Amino acid sequence: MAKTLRESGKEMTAAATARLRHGGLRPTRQRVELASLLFKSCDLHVTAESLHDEVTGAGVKVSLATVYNTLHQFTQAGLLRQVIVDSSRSYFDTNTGDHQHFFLENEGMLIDIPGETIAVAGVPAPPPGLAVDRVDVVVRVKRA
Amino acid sequence: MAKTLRESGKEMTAAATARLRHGGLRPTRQRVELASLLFKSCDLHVTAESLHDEVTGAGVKVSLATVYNTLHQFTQAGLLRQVIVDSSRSYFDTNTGDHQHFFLENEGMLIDIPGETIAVAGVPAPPPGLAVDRVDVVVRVKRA
DNA sequence: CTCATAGTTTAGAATCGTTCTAATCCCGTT
DNA sequence: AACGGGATTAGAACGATTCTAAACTATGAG
Repeated sequence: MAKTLRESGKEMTAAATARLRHGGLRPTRQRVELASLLFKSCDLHVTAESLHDEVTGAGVKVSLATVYNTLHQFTQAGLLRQVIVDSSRSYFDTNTGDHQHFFLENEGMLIDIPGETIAVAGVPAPPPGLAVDRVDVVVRVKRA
Repeated sequence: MAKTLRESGKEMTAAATARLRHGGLRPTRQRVELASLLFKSCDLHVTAESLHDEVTGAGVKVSLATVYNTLHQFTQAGLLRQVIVDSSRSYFDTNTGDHQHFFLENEGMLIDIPGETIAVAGVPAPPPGLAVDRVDVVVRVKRA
């Protein structure tokens, strides 16, 4: 029924707004709409372009510049995590917890690997004056 | 003495030429000069720009386009390995063996971690139809 | 409720690394 | 020395991203 739809839409909006406020970001129309799309499902991987296409396809009007701004702001607020697997595109992951990735080189697609799955041992101490920020593991896979 | 220098230069050129021939690449002036520079020392990390600057600074005339072409050809020939740690630049590593990297995010600099140092366990089977190409570990470090 | 203000959005220009194009050059063979 | 095909090059083109400056809007004060 229409009511249920409308209500779930409102809940999403409310949730998105709360998330934004928590991250210190003003809940503008654009940010709320992008957040709703992004956090609707878990483990979503987007590029600026793909997110812009998706949001535009949903009939929402947001400029590409705003998508870029928003992705960076969300990342800084800890709502997203940037994944570096391709030297020409930036990917953003809605899963900000400890986990790793498969990267399908043929398709330019990411698949999450849960955090406990892979164990990395023997990481040496970083050079003096530096601290480990993160240990990224990327399992690059190709057509067999 | 001048003789020693000249001789070592010749040796480098000869070594570079052999390396190129082995990789199925015609030893042109530019390729030999780039190879000499790259394989003079071990564990060198360059970007197209940095290599172009270095070779130009050494008084050698090579176009940026050729540096790009050469880096890709060397990579395809197995003489170099491309390292993806930054979404805006490509790095190339003269160490093509099994090893990992520290990436100093503040400086945009790479440091090799020998292959045996880090152990990665529990890499799951890739999705059907795909094969693991490589498992990359990047230890991202920042100013403490 | 209205206003002022500071933060946001936007179109379009600009930038950056990289690739492409088409003309010229040169390595290896004849 | 001449030839033929790969290699090099300058400059244009490209795609992703960032910048700019003007228009807009959320928010708190009055």
